[in-house]
Amino acid sequence: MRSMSLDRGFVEWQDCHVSPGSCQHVAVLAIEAVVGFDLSIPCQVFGHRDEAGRYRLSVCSAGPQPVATTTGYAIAAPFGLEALADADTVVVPGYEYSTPIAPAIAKALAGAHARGARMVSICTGAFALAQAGLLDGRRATTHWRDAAELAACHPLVDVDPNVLYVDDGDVLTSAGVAAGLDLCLHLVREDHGAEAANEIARRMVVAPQRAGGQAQFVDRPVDDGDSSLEPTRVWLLDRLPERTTVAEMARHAGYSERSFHRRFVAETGTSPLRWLQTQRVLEARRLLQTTSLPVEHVATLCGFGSAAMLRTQFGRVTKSTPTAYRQAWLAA
DNA sequence: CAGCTACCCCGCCACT
DNA sequence: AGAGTGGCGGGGTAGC
Repeated sequence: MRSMSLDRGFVEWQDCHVSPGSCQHVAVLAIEAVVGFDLSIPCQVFGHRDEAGRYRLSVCSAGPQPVATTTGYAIAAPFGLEALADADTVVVPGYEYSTPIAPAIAKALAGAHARGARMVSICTGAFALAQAGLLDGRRATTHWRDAAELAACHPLVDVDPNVLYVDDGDVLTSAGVAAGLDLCLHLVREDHGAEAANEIARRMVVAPQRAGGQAQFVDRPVDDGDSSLEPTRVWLLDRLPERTTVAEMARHAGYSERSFHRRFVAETGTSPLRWLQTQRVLEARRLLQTTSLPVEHVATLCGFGSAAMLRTQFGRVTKSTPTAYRQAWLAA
């Protein structure tokens, strides 16, 4: 820890709340001209005092001097690059990437990954991971506005501009600003289960789960009052076990099937049935984690006609099987 | 795994 | 004219 006068209050706060033993070390790396909003996301998710038993957060930067943000203020990171050396997870928030990152930063990132750390980027933070060579041959995403540039600068990266985030195992990238929050909640869900992620989402007053595969573009803001299909989605979640047809959804929403479908895609980036199936899988994951119900029973409770259906859909969303998922979860 | 049916998805286009 | 709407058709997929 640096002995900077600025960080004294912060140090005391952290020292009080670090719990020994099982908690995971998350290092957030602020690169010069960091996006303040992006930086605050992992801090708010992992660094909140409620998470002290699960995560230990270190905000770090390459040099001792304050790091400028893109929004008119600077931040003083209490740690240096050495924090990456024992981090379990490294998060790189977005930054102004027109200046290449220092070789020392690239080396620290590559080193952390080689050591087995989980590498995460938010927004244009992907450019730092790419420059460190961590995205070569992998699928990744970034802010839609910068996706073409990422692909052009790093031809070996398979850039997908159409998703909120990409989970490629030990390397995870997310799209612009708010998608970083979805990814952070995804990490908590992986580490500590759906209940823990939902709890944090509640604390932050955001939607608990937006699956990574959904589109970055949302034609129509979801919060535009009375024309939103949100009530219909809530209605669907309330009756997840039922088999609801798109015609019934359209009736509930007060639209023709065709218009309902169009509006649904515009709001969520995915079609009604695909969205519903994804929600069913998410509920199945929650039940697999929090109960010991047989897979057959879980399938019924989530609205799948059979365990075989559950397996198919489960594989589509999570690239895993229900039993393997539960076992991996219990073993963790 | 094959075959069946019902339903979904979405381009097209006419209508408001 | 332009934007939103909704019926239609048929290839695709889910679900049994």
